[in-house]
Amino acid sequence: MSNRRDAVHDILRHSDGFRSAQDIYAEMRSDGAKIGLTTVYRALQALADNGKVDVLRTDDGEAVYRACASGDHHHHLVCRRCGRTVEVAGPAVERWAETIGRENGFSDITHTVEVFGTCSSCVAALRAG
Amino acid sequence: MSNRRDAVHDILRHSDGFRSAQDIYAEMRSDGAKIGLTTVYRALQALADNGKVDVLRTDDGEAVYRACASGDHHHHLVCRRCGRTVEVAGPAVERWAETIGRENGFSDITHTVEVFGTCSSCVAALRAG
DNA sequence: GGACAAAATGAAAACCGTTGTCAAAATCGG
DNA sequence: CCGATTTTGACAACGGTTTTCATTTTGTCC
Repeated sequence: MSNRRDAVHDILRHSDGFRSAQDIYAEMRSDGAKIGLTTVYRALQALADNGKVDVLRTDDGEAVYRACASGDHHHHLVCRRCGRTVEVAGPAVERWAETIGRENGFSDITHTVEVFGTCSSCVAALRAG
Repeated sequence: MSNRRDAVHDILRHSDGFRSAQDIYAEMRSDGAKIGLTTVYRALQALADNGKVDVLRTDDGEAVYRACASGDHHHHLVCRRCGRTVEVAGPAVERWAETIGRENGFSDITHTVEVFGTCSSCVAALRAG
């Protein structure tokens, strides 16, 4: 229904890693799009609610978004330098979380797992740099 | 050296789960302590820098702190209702993260893992309603 | 003790990402 | 077309955190 929402979604689909709302807004504006920051936030919220994009928080509390290929439960391997992100599955981790929870008498167990590293191109760039 | 820093550290050591800066500040004030919010923030920052407390971000971006028993690398099983937290080790997860990273050509691998659930007392409380 | 330098403190302002407000504009239904 | 509903976006408000800066406390050397 919403043209703007799709535009925001498009930006994310063409992006490799996680992007912030302000970041997306800046790109759209510099591309000549007429959109307000509020609308970007609303679009991202809606997309996140519908499970169309994944959200996570950076260390400094900023929310960042990514359109993930898989709708299923998965985790991320994120390059801490360029932001490039790979979706990874971890059945072993899922089981581990479940077990740890039960062993301690917890129910309704969920978990967050993110892996960070420096990707090979960034290692090369750093070596050259 | 700093009396205030120790006071903040004490609050955390007597707390079960993760606490926010404002939360700690409120408790100290209601206990009659003469301390400013700024100082609480500075104390927490210093404690985090020295590895005396663990920090993580809530879903809404607030920073929360906890004085952990173990200085070694560990993760947390947190009750999403009462905040009670258990420190858990996960050698399998450490290895998994490392492997996933290497397989994708990433180096310098780190990770964040948190497990959430509802603890047994909270399940009981909810049942009693 | 006293004096001076360095560090710690806290009230208030600044910051920054995010959310709410509300009137104007676009879209929908009939 | 016309009124009703939804979407939009400029702007203000919000809340957690950080900075500023003047004051107080602490440490040190005599």
